[in-house]
Amino acid sequence: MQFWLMKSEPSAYSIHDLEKEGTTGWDGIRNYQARNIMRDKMQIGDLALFYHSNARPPGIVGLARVTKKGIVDHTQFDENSKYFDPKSSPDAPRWEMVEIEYLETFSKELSLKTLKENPLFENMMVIRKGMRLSIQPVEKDDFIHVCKWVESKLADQYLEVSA
DNA sequence: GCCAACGTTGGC
DNA sequence: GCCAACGTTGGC
Repeated sequence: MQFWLMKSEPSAYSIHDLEKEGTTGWDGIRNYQARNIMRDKMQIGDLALFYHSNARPPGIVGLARVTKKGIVDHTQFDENSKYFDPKSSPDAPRWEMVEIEYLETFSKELSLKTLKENPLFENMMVIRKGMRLSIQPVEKDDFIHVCKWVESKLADQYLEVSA
């Protein structure tokens, strides 16, 4: 099992939207590095920290799990979508995505400020200057640190399954 | 809304 | 294949 951090602007799609929907295709990713992670690295059952970017405050707010992979992101063909990509074609889709499932909204939000201040999180990619990759790998130890800090109610049982 | 830090594009 | 120009991200 692997661990990830996935960023979303809450004004576009928040953890509460995911809670309402249950599952969602992680569409709109137009960065090759992030796409490659979804395409080549993520596996069904992987756990992801849900991060609110461009928020007040920005930070980790919840937990999700990868439920499907290898899905074509159809917004790339939709001329009315802000994610439309004129260079992609249905024959050779450029953008693919995973589907994630809602697991939990943490009762405590772990803000970026705290992530930066607490040495427990000093190894995490998200606090690095200039880091804007919207899907990032997270080390298992760091994942556990985060889940403990936010007093996650569900992380333990999913970690047990993988052990 | 600003703007620094990145990533992508396209001319050459 | 370089790199300037442009576009985007995302904290502040």
